[in-house]
Amino acid sequence: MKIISWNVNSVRARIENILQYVKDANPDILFLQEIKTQNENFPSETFTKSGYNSYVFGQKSYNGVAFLSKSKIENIKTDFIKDRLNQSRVITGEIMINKKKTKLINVYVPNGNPVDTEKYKYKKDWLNSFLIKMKKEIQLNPNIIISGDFNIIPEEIDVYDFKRYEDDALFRLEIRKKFRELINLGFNDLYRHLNKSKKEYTFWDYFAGSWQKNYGMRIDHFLISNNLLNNAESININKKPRSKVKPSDHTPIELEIS
DNA sequence: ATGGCTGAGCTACTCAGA
Repeated sequence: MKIISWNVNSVRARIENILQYVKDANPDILFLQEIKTQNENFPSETFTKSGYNSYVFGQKSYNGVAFLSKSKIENIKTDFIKDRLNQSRVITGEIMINKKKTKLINVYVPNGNPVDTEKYKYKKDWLNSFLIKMKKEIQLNPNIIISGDFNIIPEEIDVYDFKRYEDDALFRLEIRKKFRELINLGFNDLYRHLNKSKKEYTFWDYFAGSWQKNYGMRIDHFLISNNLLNNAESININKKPRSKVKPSDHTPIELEIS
């Protein structure tokens, strides 16, 4: 089974790129983040024609997450955590993976910049709420896949110049510690688990020629619970969509699991 | 390198992203 996660930076502005990518990559399930639209304006009919069901948690202008799936996803919920600002950042569901009932958690974690502002506090509080919920969740079900845009650079190796990001909300030590806490509940950052020293990124800024200079960062992740780790076969960061005309600033990460 | 570029909402310009 192929499960892919992609921050598309607007589903409507990106629709042609997304349709082409879905045709080429042929995922069973696609986790989308930053759809930037309300549910009623999500192009569900367009995806139906491509063979996908849509499960959408949108809002006007900003944020928003969704699943596209060839098969039905059960038990869809959008109230996984209480979001203090009522932003649409998490959608969850359940599927079967090799007879294991598996929870899918699609996340768009707050950015948090600039640091030492209300935005930064919101990110910290958000991550704390998410951690508390995950502690309970992993005890209810040992089979969990969390994926999406975490807005966290886990380690120095995961950004082109870590010194420039030491006081940035994506790389501050106290934020990276939250990511580490999450891993320590019983998860694996699958990309780093399978690639101990590889330097690859999932995001490049639009400006200053960041893409051309490979000034990127790895902030989109697949976290696989320990009980599912042996089911995971491969993970790939697919840079092609970032090289297209009118690209998202993020590129997809592709998981094979069975 | 606190700038640069892109999208939404709206029609002039702000907010947000990372």
